[in-house]
Amino acid sequence: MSGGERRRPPTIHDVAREAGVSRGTVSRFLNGGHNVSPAAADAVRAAIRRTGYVVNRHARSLITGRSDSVAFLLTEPQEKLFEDPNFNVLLRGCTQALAAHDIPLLLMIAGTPAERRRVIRYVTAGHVDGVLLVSSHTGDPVAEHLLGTGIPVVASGKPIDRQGRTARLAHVAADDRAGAREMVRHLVSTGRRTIATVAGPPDTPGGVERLAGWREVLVEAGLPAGDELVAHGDYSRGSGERATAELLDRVPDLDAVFVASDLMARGALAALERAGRRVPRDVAVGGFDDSPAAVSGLPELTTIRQPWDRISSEMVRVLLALIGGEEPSAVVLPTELVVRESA
Amino acid sequence: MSGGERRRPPTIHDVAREAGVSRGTVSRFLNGGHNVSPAAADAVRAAIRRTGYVVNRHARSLITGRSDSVAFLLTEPQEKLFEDPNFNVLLRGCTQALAAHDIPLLLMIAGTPAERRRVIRYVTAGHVDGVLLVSSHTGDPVAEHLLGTGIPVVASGKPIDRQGRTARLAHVAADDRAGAREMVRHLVSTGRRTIATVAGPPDTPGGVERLAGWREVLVEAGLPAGDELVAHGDYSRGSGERATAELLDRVPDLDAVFVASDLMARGALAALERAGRRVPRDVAVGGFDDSPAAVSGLPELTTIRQPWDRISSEMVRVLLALIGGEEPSAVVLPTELVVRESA
DNA sequence: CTGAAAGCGCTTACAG
DNA sequence: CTGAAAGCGCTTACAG
Repeated sequence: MSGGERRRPPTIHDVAREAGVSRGTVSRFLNGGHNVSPAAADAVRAAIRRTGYVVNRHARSLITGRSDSVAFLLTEPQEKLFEDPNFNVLLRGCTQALAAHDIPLLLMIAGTPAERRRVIRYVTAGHVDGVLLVSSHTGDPVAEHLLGTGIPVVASGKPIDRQGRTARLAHVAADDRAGAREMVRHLVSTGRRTIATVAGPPDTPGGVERLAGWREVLVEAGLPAGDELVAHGDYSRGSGERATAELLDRVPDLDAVFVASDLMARGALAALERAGRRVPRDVAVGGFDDSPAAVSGLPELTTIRQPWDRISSEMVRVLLALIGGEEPSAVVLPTELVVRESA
Repeated sequence: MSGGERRRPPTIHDVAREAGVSRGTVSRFLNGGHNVSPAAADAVRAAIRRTGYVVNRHARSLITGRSDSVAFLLTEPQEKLFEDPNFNVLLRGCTQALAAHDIPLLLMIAGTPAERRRVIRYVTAGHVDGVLLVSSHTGDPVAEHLLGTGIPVVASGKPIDRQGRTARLAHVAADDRAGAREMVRHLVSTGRRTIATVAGPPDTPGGVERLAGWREVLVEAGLPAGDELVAHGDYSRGSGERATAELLDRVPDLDAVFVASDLMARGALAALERAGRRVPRDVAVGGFDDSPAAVSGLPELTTIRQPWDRISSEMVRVLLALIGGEEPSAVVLPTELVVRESA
């Protein structure tokens, strides 16, 4: 039982001989079965089973010009990947959605300039058929370069328009503004009156849209929505803690905080605890994402669920459509309020 | 500035014509430059720059039989990927170590039987040159199958020998036992006398070795090391909380807990807080991993650092050596005690 | 050190 | 519906 010798794998030629047909017929069978008689198809099927034939993707790609693979490209600084659980959920979802089409996912990281160059060279050389682009910040140099090459790209999150260049980028995103509105409405409906917010970075769609949703609802409700109620974080836990401490300083009588991500909300809880405020009794905290961080400690977070499963499957669907020649499209997915303990 | 038309990319033929040499010479230049005169090399270099030539990997692979790509294969149930930050660190490290060799990493998940079949078919078809295998549990059906095919495989973590089949699996691991010993010695040296442990699953190397290290040091120190001081978790946060509550029930006067992972240690801290024990004053808590979970809350964890950067780079090094025809090897890397607040 | 040639395994018009 | 043939872009003995 050595198993160590790897003999030459069967080729289409072996299958053709075994099935008593030509190689062209085998190939046609493999590529949809058009113009193959039922009898020939049966013979080929049996021959494939007997020989254990598996297509040589390199030979196929050489002639079709397609690679039948897709890149999952991360352009955030690397630490993000580890602090933000959303990346993981997206990565798993995309891997599995692609696997269903038998398309492997190539993970690429372009955090440094050297990595960026390498990735651009690789992608523009046609080594992948398309790119799933994950970066929340605008003005991404890789994104802009890729757009110029004509290679199919789908971004996660709505790209911020910068001189009109990223406007035609296909993307899939949750409805940030509607989600923020729903959370703030929830806070208002439970009697909160001084509702501050820890917003995300102003160069990210989440940073802009969730803040806008917060403001809209407060204005509609006739509640204060001034800038003293706004502090910014960078989606990290620590930044949520700092921003919340700042808010407590400025507005000691706040009775709720809408935090633009669950991870930052974890930091907000720490700041509130340190300040002796009980959650939710003294201060209600609403998060965003419904990431693992939402339930990684106590109290469990009331939050807005982003439909990550659907986001990843839609990204894959849109990318495959682009590769198939369709026009770029934008998909906006609804969010959902999840009420737990913190608000 | 349309950029959308993707013209036929330059081939080796274009480069040869441009450089005034034959295609064979260009190819030799590309593959190490042996038997290429300095003058010819210069001409080819210039021609490559002018034409923007990038090798067509499919054509190359078709003839070399290598794919110049590697799979990162996750055989844990998928949730693990998201709860355990170590996977992420490993994934990033491997991606970047491979990128330095211009080898793309294919992410594959084999959690369900259907996914397992797909992955095995893909890998054994020769679509990757080797596999980085990440699974902490023994008796992994994919691992056993892969071993039989002769494809190069490197595992992360020491595989538990099961009927001698996985013994010859190349692997890279931290020194679990030595790390556990160091942590328990630290607890003893700071005056702790009733030191319980939350161990990992007994079918994982970490579950076995860290428990053994705990016991060895206590026996050497003449301290209690009975089974009532041992509870098991599954590396998840919740399991650490449950196991610690169980320990507090059985041994109310314990003054330290060595927890076999940081994530479980976070759960342990929650259980201790709920029981009204202060950390580290009443009970010291030592973790393992030095993962992001170690500093994701308060108190920050005293823990054992696994050298993830080196683990990933060694995994890649060993895999490339295997692909190059060398024999399987095992690498054991030292750990390091990191003292923070919890012990 | 160099070129001409064979061939890797597949797909796709083309002619029947 | 089917087969024979060309050709995708590259590497590698081979002969010089």
